[in-house]
Amino acid sequence: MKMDSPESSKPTTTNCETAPVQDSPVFSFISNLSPIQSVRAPPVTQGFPELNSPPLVFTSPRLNRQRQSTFLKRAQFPRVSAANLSAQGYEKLNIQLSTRLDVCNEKCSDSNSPEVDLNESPTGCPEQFLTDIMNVNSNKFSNNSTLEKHECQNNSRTSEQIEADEIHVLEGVALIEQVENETKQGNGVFVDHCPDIERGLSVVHGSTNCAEEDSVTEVGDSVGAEQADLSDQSYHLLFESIETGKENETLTEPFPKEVQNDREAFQHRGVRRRCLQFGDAQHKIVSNQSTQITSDNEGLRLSSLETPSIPIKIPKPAGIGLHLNSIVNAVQVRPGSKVNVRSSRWGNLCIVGNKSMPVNEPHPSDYSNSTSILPLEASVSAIIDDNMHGDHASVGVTSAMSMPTYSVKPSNDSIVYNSLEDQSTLGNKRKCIENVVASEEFNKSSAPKKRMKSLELSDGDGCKRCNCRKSKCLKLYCDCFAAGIYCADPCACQGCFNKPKYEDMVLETRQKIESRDPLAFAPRVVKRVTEKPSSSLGEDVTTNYTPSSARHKRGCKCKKSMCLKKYCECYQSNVGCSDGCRCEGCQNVFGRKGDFCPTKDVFNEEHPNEAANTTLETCEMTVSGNGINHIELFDAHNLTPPTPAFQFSNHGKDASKAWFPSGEYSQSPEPDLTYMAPHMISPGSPINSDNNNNNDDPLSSENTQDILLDLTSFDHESHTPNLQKWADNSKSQPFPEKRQLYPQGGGGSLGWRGSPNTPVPQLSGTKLIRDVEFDVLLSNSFQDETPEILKDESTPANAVKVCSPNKKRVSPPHVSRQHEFGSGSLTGLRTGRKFILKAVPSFPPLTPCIDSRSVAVQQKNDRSVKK
DNA sequence: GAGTTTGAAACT
DNA sequence: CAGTTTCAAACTC
Repeated sequence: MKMDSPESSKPTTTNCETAPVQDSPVFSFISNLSPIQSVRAPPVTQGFPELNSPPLVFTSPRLNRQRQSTFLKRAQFPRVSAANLSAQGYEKLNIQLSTRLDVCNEKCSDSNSPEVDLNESPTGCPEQFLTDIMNVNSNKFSNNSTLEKHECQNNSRTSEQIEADEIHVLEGVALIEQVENETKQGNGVFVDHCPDIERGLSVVHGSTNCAEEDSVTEVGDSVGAEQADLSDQSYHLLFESIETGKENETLTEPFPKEVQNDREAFQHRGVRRRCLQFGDAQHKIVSNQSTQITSDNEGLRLSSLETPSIPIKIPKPAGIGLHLNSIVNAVQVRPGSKVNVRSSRWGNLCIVGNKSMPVNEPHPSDYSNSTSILPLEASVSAIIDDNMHGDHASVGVTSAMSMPTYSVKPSNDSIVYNSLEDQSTLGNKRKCIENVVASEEFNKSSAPKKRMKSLELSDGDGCKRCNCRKSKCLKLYCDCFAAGIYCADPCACQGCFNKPKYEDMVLETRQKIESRDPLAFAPRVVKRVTEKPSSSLGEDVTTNYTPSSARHKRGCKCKKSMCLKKYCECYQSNVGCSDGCRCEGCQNVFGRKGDFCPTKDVFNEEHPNEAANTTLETCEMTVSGNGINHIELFDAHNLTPPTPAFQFSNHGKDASKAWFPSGEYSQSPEPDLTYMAPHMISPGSPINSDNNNNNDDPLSSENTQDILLDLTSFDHESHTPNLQKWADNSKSQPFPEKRQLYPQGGGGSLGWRGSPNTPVPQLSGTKLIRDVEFDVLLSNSFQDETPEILKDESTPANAVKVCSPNKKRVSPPHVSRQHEFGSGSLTGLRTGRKFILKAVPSFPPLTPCIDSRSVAVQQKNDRSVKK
């Protein structure tokens, strides 16, 4: 759809077909009278407002996605010239909308009634509702249409809300007008600060919205179908062309103009996105241009705002994904600015249909500044409080799964965006995606230079890029691909398809691989900690609080390297070999095969059920082998009474897999949570490193950032999760300051939240992490103390039944020996177990690819099965 | 930098 | 599941 000018897009009701109905006072009245809307779960509301009800979880990912898309959309006004419509103004308005959407969604989430959604969305589907908004944004670059849509949203709301919204709308209009005026005066922020965007804006392109439109159509809206189709066609043409050996440079020629525009749009889209999200600020900081968009009546400001203030480095949250492929960037923001940080994840949780997710298509220059990530899920919107005092700015972070709030320490670092983190699973190998400083010089690196840089990265800070030649970076051979990230500038790969512009293909390939091996993209190194049980238990289990207990999930098969070289993945990950390894002549210095079995008795292959709970154990999952990111389940012996930990019994199927928290290997659901954690904890995910961080920076890739999640040793008396810094002797270090980025429960769903009566444990320097799922699970557990599911002993059969919506296996933990840990723990564990079994399967897809309906169906089936 | 070695990934 | 091939990183010179 072409949008020559805002004027060309007259306000219509195309995207708001049901508007007339909802516009009717009767409808609004009825909506307001909806008794369901007021229905709340008191316990949840009181104790865990952030936990709230499942709807929050249900909506969160998509909401965020949509919101993210909204933000992205802002940057996608290809037809909007600076002279006609200020992107700023529109963006501003979008921010308002998105913000209000958030509010709206929260309200929706507050209600356990699906009817509310009906009220909110003309189609009864929240996604649809949001999609509509998106369509409006994408298809109608007209203020009026947006306003109209905005008003549409308000139809079912209270008069106060409507009134407030109207005010905001008016403000938005005023803002736009103002910005327009400013723009006419040559103050266009985008143009001034983001040359790429400027270019993008100059491109007359009608299908720029393809990606988003895809997602839109995915949820049933056909408004953007045309664009999506066009884009897809263009994309395929492009891809085919490239696949046939044509380089990008030669692509333009053979393609029709429209396709070329698409192609260009693909690039610019990403460029603009990035500019909006990261690059924008970066450009500004780099360019030192300080154009400020006046925000008359709002606290919200555009990300492009340049407020003379101390830059704040905000770690980007890790992406969300079972495979832990996430990227964390530190973004420098300023008070009063709103930073939309996106992280990505893909694969395990979401592959199908994720193409719709806008992707930060890396601009060549962007690659050096931040790592592209694969289709993503997590979006972080950080709002720096203008009024923040001291050294901390309150940053609200929202991700697909959470909206944590954490504090950020302003930094004077000149680095705008640093690296991201790849939470890949191979230690050094697939660990850090990229730690690149915003160096423009880097952008100019030539191929050899790239190669060099790649090597340097891999050698220097643990981050590396691939050098694939034949795999097109679409196989696990490719470290980037395996890590769930797009190849970037530092890569020296040839014929690479692991780029945002080939998102569809990437996803498709990834899906294919996952179909073969669901854990293909899962962390490969799992850490396990065997903790000394409490004295009360009377067990004298040798404390095995050692990170060395980490093991490669699959084990190696080395024959000649004796596991003493990096050929060995175990060795490379700095973990010892386990019985699961099939290596020959193992001499792994981190632990030889056969030597490792700190809890062998616990995970007795022959008696897995009995052994599982023999000792207080915790499982750690090393997201990235070299300490890039660790998600660990651990026991906080210092904080709470020992609690039975999860059992990672595999029922004796595979010793090597027994301790692996993966759903595939474990009968415990935690694995799933564990996998999820990285995504959930994105905001906190440490990681980030840039050249300035070096090794001194606790967050650098060289330093392990252990995010500790004690899902097992939840303090059930205080309803507080046990957290403890994992004393990794090899990476022992206090929780880095940046760890404070983890939500402290200030409304952030990422933060662990204890019961209303119990504050979240505040460990010095320790941030509590919680993922929404867990929140919900806990919520469920707290609400229902009699989990029937517990009555079902953990049996393989049960385990099989239980699976996450994303098809990840979620297995119930064994509770056979819970009694050994005391009734209190037992209760808690049961609760936890219950919630796991009950809630996890019920979870809506954490990814946009899974239709909530299917989940509902699955729930239904699960229920029927239980019966 | 080129060539070799190695073992994971992919394929059959 | 095992054997073979492909692949890219690790390694050596």
